[in-house]
Amino acid sequence: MNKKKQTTIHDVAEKAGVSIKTVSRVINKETNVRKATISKVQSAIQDLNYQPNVFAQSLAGGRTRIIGLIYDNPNPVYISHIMDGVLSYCYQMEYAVIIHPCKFEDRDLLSVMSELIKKTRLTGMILTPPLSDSKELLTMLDNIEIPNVLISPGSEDINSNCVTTNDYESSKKMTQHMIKNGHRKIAFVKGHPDHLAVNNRAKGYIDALEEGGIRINNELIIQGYNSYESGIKCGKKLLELKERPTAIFAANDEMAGGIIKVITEAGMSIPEDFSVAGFDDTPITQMLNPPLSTIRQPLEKMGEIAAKKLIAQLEGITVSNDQRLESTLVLRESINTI
Amino acid sequence: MNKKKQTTIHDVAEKAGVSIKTVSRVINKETNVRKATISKVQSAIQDLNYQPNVFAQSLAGGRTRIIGLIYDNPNPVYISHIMDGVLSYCYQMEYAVIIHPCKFEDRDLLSVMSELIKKTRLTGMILTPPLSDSKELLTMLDNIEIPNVLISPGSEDINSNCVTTNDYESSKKMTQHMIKNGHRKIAFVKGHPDHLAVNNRAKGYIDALEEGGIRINNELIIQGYNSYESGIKCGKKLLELKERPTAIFAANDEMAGGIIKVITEAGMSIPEDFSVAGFDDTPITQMLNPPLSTIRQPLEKMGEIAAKKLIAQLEGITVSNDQRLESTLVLRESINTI
DNA sequence: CGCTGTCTTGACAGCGTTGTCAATTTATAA
DNA sequence: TTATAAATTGACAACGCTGTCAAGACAGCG
Repeated sequence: MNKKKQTTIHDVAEKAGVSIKTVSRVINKETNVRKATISKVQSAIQDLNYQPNVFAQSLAGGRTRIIGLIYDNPNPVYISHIMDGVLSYCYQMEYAVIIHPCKFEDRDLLSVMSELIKKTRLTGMILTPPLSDSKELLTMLDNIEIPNVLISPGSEDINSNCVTTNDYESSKKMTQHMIKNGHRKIAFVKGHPDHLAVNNRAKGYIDALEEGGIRINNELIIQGYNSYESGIKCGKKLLELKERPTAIFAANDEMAGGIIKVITEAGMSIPEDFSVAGFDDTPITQMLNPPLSTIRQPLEKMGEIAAKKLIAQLEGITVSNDQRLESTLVLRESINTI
Repeated sequence: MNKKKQTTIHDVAEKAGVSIKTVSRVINKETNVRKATISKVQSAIQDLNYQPNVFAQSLAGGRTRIIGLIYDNPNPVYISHIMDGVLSYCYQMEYAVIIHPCKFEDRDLLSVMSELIKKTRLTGMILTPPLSDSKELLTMLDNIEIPNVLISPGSEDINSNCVTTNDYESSKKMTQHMIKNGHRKIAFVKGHPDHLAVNNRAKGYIDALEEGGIRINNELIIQGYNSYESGIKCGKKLLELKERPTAIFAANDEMAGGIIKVITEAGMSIPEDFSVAGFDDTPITQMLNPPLSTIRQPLEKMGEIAAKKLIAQLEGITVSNDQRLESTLVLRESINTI
């Protein structure tokens, strides 16, 4: 099949005039190798354009340099940005990434996952929301000792590594922005109850109101389910209210899109009749009419940090946890001053 | 690191009362194994819940069951659907997929790719547009004997395996639909010139006009570059025309979005003043106002077929090429009768 | 200078498979 | 029935690397 023989560790060893074990030491950055030896070996590696055989490494060493990235996400844009960050860091670190879509709702989720792990022999996992909220899954991973990093879990557990942004602060800021623009009756459309992280968004909204001295009106807080259709339903509910809001803050862009649709169809316009804001800065936001104010998360960076934390865990390195990932307000024309 | 010993081929062999070689034969579906032996071995595999060690397999066998999926796509939705199809088929066939974003424009593309291949030892590749149009890349892959499958290449080469849909026919149908609705001055916004596949879309448009007995007006055919911004520019150009079109067909949804934006901002509306159609059925299309008529490609299926063809090539199986993948018109409210 | 302890290096046995080739069993033909 | 061909099985050596352990080199000390 593959006739052309690869250059092996033996070739390098011979060229450098050392034993294969020493070459192995250099490759794996083990300690106790003389500086001079290291450079001899390294130049031999360079000269021969040698690339260790990962299969042999895994077989002999018992550890695999493969991690999994699993998701169940109706929003390909979200996942694809996360993925970009994960992939680029992992490629650089010479880790392979197994990407695996799955279903949060699936009753067999656990067995699907353990089969995946067994089949692919991955040694670590990155979980995206809402999977990062599955207690059972996390327990299982801990039981079979698969290190993992959670992206935007609902609650930051003590013993889990996770990557989050300041959803709370940015939602608060967005709400404050609305208040600053004269809005007092601000509605909030909550995200899917399974996605715990989204709760922080509601909390930011509430705290902003309270700090602004505005009474919380529970009629103005409604439960959405993340989809465009859900946004349409919620929009209709809001329009039916006796006392309508002047501004609507939706926990994601899709729902904001649905709300805009309903408002427009009812013959009203944005931002004249209603101010609207979303969350996520998906590509649609700029194409909506008017362009939607929203919040952008540093998704690619989040993916990168997740990978970095996971690999650090796998290699037993401790990594500083201080990195603060900031979401940013993207203010466009959908918010009016009244 | 990983203390718990895995069940190996030896365990299976012992349990089934045969040699490891025979187990290996069963696993690899080799010929010349007695039926009875096969089932003995298979039930031993079942009982022990045995999973062959892919690293040992790759090391001993020299072939790797890893394929690459590479892309350079500004549209995450497109890629993610393709990916879903590829991943699910490959998982089922026990192939690993290395997903790798890269830059079509990159002058080092070739070396980046060969490094990727060498590092990951993948044995086959799926190329998405516009990478599937890179002659140099294809030549390189052929030289180093990496089987490949192209998704929607501009021109179907004789000796390349590829997966396409009927872009031509569906564009023609969309144009015919516009003609049927009374439109005579129909503009077409072409896609990025690097994406050859998109040319077929223009061809479908032209042929529909000709067959409809409508003179081709080159003023109405303008060059876009796939982005929303490009759509805005093209939209402006079209509005400046002395003789404006009544319908505009854009080679993708983003550009259609830009066009809609320009029209709306100019105080006109859709479909009253202009009918508009896009291509791709990205999620934005239903959120636009009005919802955009567009064309949906069976992307997931395309990914699946691509994987199937590639794996067939790798395993030396011939696969029937007759599968016809049909794009479908998605008619929404953006096209008017005049 | 010799002794001890620490660095540095290497020999060699696996890791769990598949490939090769030879041995054994079974089918086929005479 | 026997000879021969074909089908079926197994023994064993790779595959390219890391882990283990022991040997050699070297420094520091009295």
